[in-house]
Amino acid sequence: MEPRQKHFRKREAILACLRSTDTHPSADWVYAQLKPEIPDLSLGTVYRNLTYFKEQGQIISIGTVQGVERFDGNIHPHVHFVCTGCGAVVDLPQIAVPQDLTEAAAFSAGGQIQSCSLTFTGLCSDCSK
Amino acid sequence: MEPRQKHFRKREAILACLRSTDTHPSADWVYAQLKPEIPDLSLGTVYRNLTYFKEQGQIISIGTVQGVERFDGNIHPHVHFVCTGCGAVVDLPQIAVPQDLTEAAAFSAGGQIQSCSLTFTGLCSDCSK
DNA sequence: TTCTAAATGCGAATTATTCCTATTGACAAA
DNA sequence: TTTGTCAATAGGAATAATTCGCATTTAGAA
Repeated sequence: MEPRQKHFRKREAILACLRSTDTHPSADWVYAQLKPEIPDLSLGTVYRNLTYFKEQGQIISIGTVQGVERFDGNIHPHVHFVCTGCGAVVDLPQIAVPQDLTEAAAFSAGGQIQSCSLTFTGLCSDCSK
Repeated sequence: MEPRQKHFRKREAILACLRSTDTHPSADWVYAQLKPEIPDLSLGTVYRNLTYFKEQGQIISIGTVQGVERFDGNIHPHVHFVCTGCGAVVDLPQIAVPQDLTEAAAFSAGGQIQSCSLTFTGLCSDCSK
Protein backbone atom coordinates (compact mmCIF):
# COMPACT_ATOMS: atom_id res chain seq x y z
CA MET A 1 0.00 0.00 0.00
CA GLU A 2 3.05 2.18 0.08
CA PRO A 3 3.38 5.50 1.81
CA ARG A 4 0.24 6.28 3.66
CA GLN A 5 -1.64 9.44 3.00
CA LYS A 6 0.59 12.06 4.47
CA HIS A 7 -2.45 13.76 5.85
CA PHE A 8 -3.09 11.16 8.49
CA ARG A 9 0.40 10.10 9.36
CA LYS A 10 0.45 12.09 12.55
CA ARG A 11 -2.97 10.97 13.67
CA GLU A 12 -2.02 7.39 13.08
CA ALA A 13 1.35 7.82 14.72
CA ILE A 14 -0.32 9.10 17.86
CA LEU A 15 -2.65 6.15 18.07
CA ALA A 16 0.14 3.71 17.29
CA CYS A 17 2.33 5.27 19.95
CA LEU A 18 -0.39 4.89 22.54
CA ARG A 19 -0.97 1.29 21.56
CA SER A 20 2.70 0.43 21.59
CA THR A 21 3.19 1.06 25.27
CA ASP A 22 1.78 -0.12 28.54
CA THR A 23 2.90 2.93 30.45
CA HIS A 24 -0.47 4.70 30.18
CA PRO A 25 1.14 7.87 28.93
CA SER A 26 0.24 11.52 29.16
CA ALA A 27 -0.22 13.79 26.15
CA ASP A 28 3.18 15.25 26.80
CA TRP A 29 4.83 11.84 26.87
CA VAL A 30 3.34 10.95 23.50
CA TYR A 31 4.54 14.26 22.12
CA ALA A 32 8.06 13.78 23.43
CA GLN A 33 8.09 10.26 22.07
CA LEU A 34 7.08 11.20 18.55
CA LYS A 35 8.79 14.55 18.20
CA PRO A 36 12.20 13.16 17.17
CA GLU A 37 10.79 11.22 14.25
CA ILE A 38 8.13 13.81 13.40
CA PRO A 39 9.90 17.11 14.01
CA ASP A 40 7.00 19.29 12.93
CA LEU A 41 4.55 17.64 15.28
CA SER A 42 2.84 20.05 17.61
CA LEU A 43 1.57 19.41 21.08
CA GLY A 44 -1.82 20.78 20.10
CA THR A 45 -2.16 18.03 17.53
CA VAL A 46 -1.47 15.42 20.18
CA TYR A 47 -4.14 16.84 22.44
CA ARG A 48 -6.58 17.22 19.56
CA ASN A 49 -6.16 13.65 18.42
CA LEU A 50 -6.25 12.16 21.88
CA THR A 51 -9.58 13.91 22.35
CA TYR A 52 -10.66 12.67 18.94
CA PHE A 53 -9.75 9.06 19.68
CA LYS A 54 -11.35 9.27 23.07
CA GLU A 55 -14.62 10.43 21.51
CA GLN A 56 -14.35 7.66 18.96
CA GLY A 57 -13.91 5.17 21.77
CA GLN A 58 -10.57 4.02 20.39
CA ILE A 59 -8.71 4.94 23.54
CA ILE A 60 -9.71 5.71 27.10
CA SER A 61 -8.66 8.21 29.68
CA ILE A 62 -7.71 6.67 32.98
CA GLY A 63 -7.98 9.94 34.86
CA THR A 64 -5.36 12.32 36.09
CA VAL A 65 -2.34 11.23 38.06
CA GLN A 66 -0.40 13.94 39.86
CA GLY A 67 -2.18 16.61 37.86
CA VAL A 68 -1.87 15.24 34.34
CA GLU A 69 -4.31 13.15 32.37
CA ARG A 70 -3.21 9.65 31.44
CA PHE A 71 -4.43 7.62 28.48
CA ASP A 72 -4.70 3.98 27.63
CA GLY A 73 -4.75 2.45 24.18
CA ASN A 74 -6.11 -0.76 25.63
CA ILE A 75 -9.88 -0.36 25.68
CA HIS A 76 -10.53 -3.86 26.91
CA PRO A 77 -11.91 -3.49 30.46
CA HIS A 78 -9.15 -3.96 32.97
CA VAL A 79 -7.97 -2.85 36.36
CA HIS A 80 -5.16 -0.44 37.19
CA PHE A 81 -2.72 0.11 39.97
CA VAL A 82 -1.35 3.60 40.49
CA CYS A 83 1.78 4.22 42.53
CA THR A 84 1.54 7.39 44.58
CA GLY A 85 5.30 7.47 44.80
CA CYS A 86 6.47 7.52 41.21
CA GLY A 87 3.16 8.00 39.43
CA ALA A 88 3.49 4.75 37.51
CA VAL A 89 0.31 3.14 36.27
CA VAL A 90 0.30 -0.58 35.64
CA ASP A 91 -2.33 -3.05 34.54
CA LEU A 92 -3.59 -5.77 36.82
CA PRO A 93 -4.77 -8.22 34.17
CA GLN A 94 -5.53 -10.90 36.73
CA ILE A 95 -8.29 -8.85 38.30
CA ALA A 96 -11.69 -8.07 36.84
CA VAL A 97 -14.81 -6.32 38.02
CA PRO A 98 -17.52 -8.94 38.42
CA GLN A 99 -20.34 -8.54 35.94
CA ASP A 100 -23.01 -8.60 38.59
CA LEU A 101 -21.41 -5.61 40.25
CA THR A 102 -21.88 -3.56 37.10
CA GLU A 103 -25.46 -4.70 36.78
CA ALA A 104 -26.13 -3.77 40.36
CA ALA A 105 -24.53 -0.38 39.76
CA ALA A 106 -26.72 0.27 36.72
CA PHE A 107 -29.80 -0.55 38.73
CA SER A 108 -28.63 1.48 41.68
CA ALA A 109 -27.64 4.54 39.69
CA GLY A 110 -30.86 4.50 37.72
CA GLY A 111 -29.05 5.56 34.57
CA GLN A 112 -26.96 4.08 31.81
CA ILE A 113 -23.50 2.76 32.65
CA GLN A 114 -21.00 3.52 29.90
CA SER A 115 -17.84 2.40 31.59
CA CYS A 116 -16.36 1.32 34.85
CA SER A 117 -12.99 2.01 36.34
CA LEU A 118 -11.39 0.15 39.19
CA THR A 119 -8.12 1.57 40.39
CA PHE A 120 -5.99 0.51 43.29
CA THR A 121 -3.62 3.05 44.77
CA GLY A 122 -0.52 2.43 46.79
CA LEU A 123 3.22 2.12 46.62
CA CYS A 124 4.82 -0.09 44.03
CA SER A 125 7.50 -2.54 45.09
CA ASP A 126 10.26 -0.10 44.16
CA CYS A 127 8.78 2.87 45.97
CA SER A 128 7.94 0.94 49.12
CA LYS A 129 11.61 0.26 49.80
CA MET B 1 -17.05 25.59 75.14
CA GLU B 2 -18.24 28.66 73.41
CA PRO B 3 -16.52 30.48 70.57
CA ARG B 4 -13.91 28.22 69.16
CA GLN B 5 -10.38 29.37 68.70
CA LYS B 6 -10.67 31.89 65.97
CA HIS B 7 -7.53 30.53 64.45
CA PHE B 8 -9.12 27.30 63.32
CA ARG B 9 -12.59 28.44 62.43
CA LYS B 10 -11.93 28.42 58.75
CA ARG B 11 -10.16 25.10 58.72
CA GLU B 12 -13.00 23.56 60.64
CA ALA B 13 -15.61 25.22 58.49
CA ILE B 14 -14.04 23.73 55.38
CA LEU B 15 -14.09 20.24 56.80
CA ALA B 16 -17.62 20.68 58.12
CA CYS B 17 -18.78 21.93 54.75
CA LEU B 18 -17.33 18.93 53.00
CA ARG B 19 -18.93 16.58 55.48
CA SER B 20 -22.30 18.24 55.26
CA THR B 21 -22.89 17.44 51.64
CA ASP B 22 -23.05 14.40 49.44
CA THR B 23 -22.33 16.35 46.25
CA HIS B 24 -18.61 15.54 46.27
CA PRO B 25 -17.67 19.16 45.80
CA SER B 26 -14.78 20.96 44.20
CA ALA B 27 -12.55 23.46 45.99
CA ASP B 28 -14.41 26.26 44.27
CA TRP B 29 -17.79 24.96 45.40
CA VAL B 30 -16.63 24.86 49.01
CA TYR B 31 -15.31 28.39 48.67
CA ALA B 32 -18.56 29.69 47.18
CA GLN B 33 -20.52 27.91 49.86
CA LEU B 34 -18.59 29.40 52.78
CA LYS B 35 -17.82 32.84 51.42
CA PRO B 36 -21.15 34.43 52.42
CA GLU B 37 -20.75 33.49 56.06
CA ILE B 38 -16.96 33.94 56.13
CA PRO B 39 -16.41 37.01 53.94
CA ASP B 40 -12.65 37.10 54.39
CA LEU B 41 -12.15 33.50 53.36
CA SER B 42 -9.72 33.09 50.52
CA LEU B 43 -9.66 30.43 47.86
CA GLY B 44 -6.05 29.67 48.69
CA THR B 45 -7.06 28.68 52.19
CA VAL B 46 -9.62 26.29 50.83
CA TYR B 47 -7.06 24.62 48.60
CA ARG B 48 -4.49 24.58 51.36
CA ASN B 49 -6.81 22.95 53.84
CA LEU B 50 -8.21 20.45 51.39
CA THR B 51 -4.65 19.35 50.74
CA TYR B 52 -4.02 19.27 54.47
CA PHE B 53 -7.07 17.11 55.19
CA LYS B 54 -6.24 14.86 52.33
CA GLU B 55 -2.76 14.27 53.71
CA GLN B 56 -4.27 13.67 57.14
CA GLY B 57 -6.58 11.10 55.63
CA GLN B 58 -9.64 12.97 56.84
CA ILE B 59 -11.02 13.42 53.33
CA ILE B 60 -10.34 11.82 50.00
CA SER B 61 -10.03 13.05 46.48
CA ILE B 62 -12.22 11.22 44.05
CA GLY B 63 -10.30 12.44 41.01
CA THR B 64 -11.03 15.14 38.50
CA VAL B 65 -14.35 15.44 36.74
CA GLN B 66 -14.45 17.70 33.71
CA GLY B 67 -11.14 19.22 34.63
CA VAL B 68 -11.65 19.96 38.31
CA GLU B 69 -10.76 17.89 41.34
CA ARG B 70 -13.60 16.63 43.47
CA PHE B 71 -13.47 15.76 47.14
CA ASP B 72 -15.36 13.54 49.49
CA GLY B 73 -15.73 13.97 53.23
CA ASN B 74 -16.88 10.36 53.51
CA ILE B 75 -13.74 8.28 53.86
CA HIS B 76 -15.59 5.03 54.37
CA PRO B 77 -14.87 2.93 51.27
CA HIS B 78 -17.70 3.27 48.80
CA VAL B 79 -18.45 3.30 45.11
CA HIS B 80 -19.25 6.30 42.90
CA PHE B 81 -21.23 7.00 39.81
CA VAL B 82 -20.16 9.95 37.65
CA CYS B 83 -22.52 11.44 35.08
CA THR B 84 -20.68 12.52 31.96
CA GLY B 85 -23.55 14.83 31.12
CA CYS B 86 -23.87 17.09 34.13
CA GLY B 87 -20.75 16.09 36.04
CA ALA B 88 -22.72 14.95 39.07
CA VAL B 89 -21.08 12.43 41.36
CA VAL B 90 -23.30 10.23 43.50
CA ASP B 91 -22.64 7.43 45.92
CA LEU B 92 -23.71 3.88 45.23
CA PRO B 93 -23.91 2.65 48.80
CA GLN B 94 -25.41 -0.67 47.77
CA ILE B 95 -22.25 -1.66 45.93
CA ALA B 96 -18.93 -2.66 47.43
CA VAL B 97 -15.64 -3.95 46.15
CA PRO B 98 -15.27 -7.54 47.31
CA GLN B 99 -12.48 -7.98 49.80
CA ASP B 100 -10.90 -10.81 47.89
CA LEU B 101 -10.50 -8.52 44.90
CA THR B 102 -8.39 -6.14 46.94
CA GLU B 103 -6.30 -8.98 48.25
CA ALA B 104 -5.77 -10.30 44.76
CA ALA B 105 -4.78 -6.82 43.64
CA ALA B 106 -2.24 -6.48 46.42
CA PHE B 107 -0.71 -9.77 45.45
CA SER B 108 -0.79 -8.94 41.78
CA ALA B 109 0.68 -5.45 42.14
CA GLY B 110 3.41 -6.68 44.41
CA GLY B 111 3.19 -3.54 46.50
CA GLN B 112 1.12 -2.06 49.25
CA ILE B 113 -2.47 -1.11 48.52
CA GLN B 114 -3.49 2.10 50.26
CA SER B 115 -6.88 2.63 48.72
CA CYS B 116 -9.18 1.47 46.03
CA SER B 117 -11.58 3.40 43.85
CA LEU B 118 -14.42 1.95 41.85
CA THR B 119 -16.22 4.43 39.65
CA PHE B 120 -18.98 3.85 37.18
CA THR B 121 -19.45 6.37 34.43
CA GLY B 122 -22.53 7.02 32.37
CA LEU B 123 -25.57 9.21 32.07
CA CYS B 124 -27.77 9.84 35.07
CA SER B 125 -31.50 9.45 34.72
CA ASP B 126 -31.97 13.17 34.08
CA CYS B 127 -29.25 13.44 31.46
CA SER B 128 -30.31 10.31 29.58
CA LYS B 129 -33.63 11.87 28.68
C1' DT C 1 4.92 42.36 76.76
C1' DT C 2 7.61 39.59 73.69
C1' DC C 3 8.52 35.62 70.98
C1' DT C 4 7.46 31.79 68.00
C1' DA C 5 5.04 28.96 64.96
C1' DA C 6 0.98 27.98 62.57
C1' DA C 7 -2.90 29.79 59.72
C1' DT C 8 -4.32 33.02 56.60
C1' DG C 9 -5.22 36.67 52.59
C1' DC C 10 -3.92 38.24 48.52
C1' DG C 11 -1.97 38.41 44.39
C1' DA C 12 1.51 36.57 41.34
C1' DA C 13 3.25 32.43 39.12
C1' DT C 14 2.82 27.96 37.18
C1' DT C 15 1.21 24.64 34.10
C1' DA C 16 -1.91 21.48 31.77
C1' DT C 17 -5.13 22.12 28.39
C1' DT C 18 -7.89 24.57 24.96
C1' DC C 19 -8.65 28.00 21.52
C1' DC C 20 -7.69 30.87 17.34
C1' DT C 21 -5.98 31.66 12.87
C1' DA C 22 -3.30 31.09 8.93
C1' DT C 23 -1.33 27.31 6.33
C1' DT C 24 -1.03 22.90 4.10
C1' DG C 25 -2.42 18.41 1.99
C1' DA C 26 -5.72 15.51 -0.34
C1' DC C 27 -8.95 15.05 -3.60
C1' DA C 28 -12.63 15.93 -6.76
C1' DA C 29 -14.56 18.76 -10.49
C1' DA C 30 -13.87 21.61 -14.33
C1' DT D 1 -3.49 21.57 -15.02
C1' DT D 2 -6.15 24.67 -12.34
C1' DT D 3 -9.41 25.62 -8.97
C1' DG D 4 -12.27 24.93 -4.93
C1' DT D 5 -13.28 22.80 -0.68
C1' DC D 6 -12.60 20.78 3.59
C1' DA D 7 -10.20 18.43 7.10
C1' DA D 8 -5.73 18.29 9.61
C1' DT D 9 -2.20 20.86 11.28
C1' DA D 10 1.43 24.25 13.53
C1' DG D 11 2.25 27.65 16.39
C1' DG D 12 1.35 30.68 19.63
C1' DA D 13 -1.96 33.06 22.48
C1' DA D 14 -5.49 32.42 25.93
C1' DT D 15 -7.75 30.07 29.74
C1' DA D 16 -8.36 28.22 34.13
C1' DA D 17 -7.36 25.23 38.01
C1' DT D 18 -3.97 24.99 41.29
C1' DT D 19 0.20 26.30 43.75
C1' DC D 20 3.51 29.51 45.59
C1' DG D 21 5.60 33.57 48.05
C1' DC D 22 5.29 36.71 51.42
C1' DA D 23 3.51 39.88 54.68
C1' DT D 24 0.03 39.81 58.32
C1' DT D 25 -2.61 37.94 62.05
C1' DT D 26 -3.51 34.82 65.78
C1' DA D 27 -2.86 31.80 69.82
C1' DG D 28 -0.31 30.49 73.30
C1' DA D 29 3.94 30.11 75.86
C1' DA D 30 7.73 32.41 78.15
